[in-house]
Amino acid sequence: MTSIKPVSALTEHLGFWLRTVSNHVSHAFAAKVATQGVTVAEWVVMRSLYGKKPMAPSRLAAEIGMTRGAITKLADRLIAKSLIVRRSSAADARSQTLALTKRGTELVPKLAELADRNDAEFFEQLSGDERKRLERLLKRLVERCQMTVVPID
Amino acid sequence: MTSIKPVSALTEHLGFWLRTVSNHVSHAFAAKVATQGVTVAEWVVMRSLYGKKPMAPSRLAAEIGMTRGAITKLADRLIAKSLIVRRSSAADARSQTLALTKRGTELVPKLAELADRNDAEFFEQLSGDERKRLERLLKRLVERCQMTVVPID
DNA sequence: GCCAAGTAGTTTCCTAGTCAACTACGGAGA
DNA sequence: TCTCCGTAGTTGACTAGGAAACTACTTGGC
Repeated sequence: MTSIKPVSALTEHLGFWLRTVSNHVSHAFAAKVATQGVTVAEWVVMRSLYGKKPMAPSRLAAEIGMTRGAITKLADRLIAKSLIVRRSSAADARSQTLALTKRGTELVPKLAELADRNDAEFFEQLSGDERKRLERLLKRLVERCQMTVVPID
Repeated sequence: MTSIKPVSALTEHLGFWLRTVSNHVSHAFAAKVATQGVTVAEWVVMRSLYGKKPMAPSRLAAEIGMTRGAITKLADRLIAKSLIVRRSSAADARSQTLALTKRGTELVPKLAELADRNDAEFFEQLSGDERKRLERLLKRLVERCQMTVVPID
């Protein structure tokens, strides 16, 4: 018989609680943006393009921490929905730029509103003071652990 | 020309920072358990079976917040690695149980050790006091928002 | 005892990523 | 100028999960 050593429970790790909360918040947000026909990753891309000059897919990939392959497919989907356009560069035939369409540009504020509401929905369970503290702790971890890149999944 | 209204940045939401930290911690953990040939989801299943009586897949699904379909496939993978066994119930031909094999049982403490180390690696960036505070804030959110289920993805 | 409804698990189709191979282009050196 | 290397983007194979249809079995009502 194999002996059962006492090992730490899943719930003894801070990472567990972090993941629990993060997933709930993200799922709720995913459901909200889904009503506008977009995914969270698509929102991140759109927000990243908003109010900026047309941007190379590879730059976008680096900024939001996805592979170039993923950006190709994500861009295809957004183009299919007429939310962005892809243009190839005149100067360098290898490279392209992505930019929001009028429709895409108009959608961003609506999605931002949903993001605001989602955040409020969860974090208004905390006092203003607690929210500040949570933010400070999270940002401290980001800084000290050098978590540089925007999270998608 | 479509006007560019000022909208909130991605980084203005607490959910964003939560997701950033959570994803980094989870990815680092995924890399660690990958050295032992398992995924995070597989670890969660194995830990859930550890030190318990054989358990029905559907029960497991409920506990860890996955669909039954996902558990079927996950169990198939763990069986292929000889880490769990599937047995059909004598009493009810519809139902089965999953249980760790000897090898699976022996692997759990190793994985738990990796989980401990992963948590330490990140959260030792905070003081003991800060860790306590973070934990309290997260658990408060879990409670108030009724986040009942173990997170996987 | 039989049928209807419900339950357990599986399967299929779909989505959305990764990774790595591939194509096409540009640029620098012999 | 040609060649070789690096870079931009695409593609295909693969992974992991969800949703819902499907199969097989049980059970409760008549």
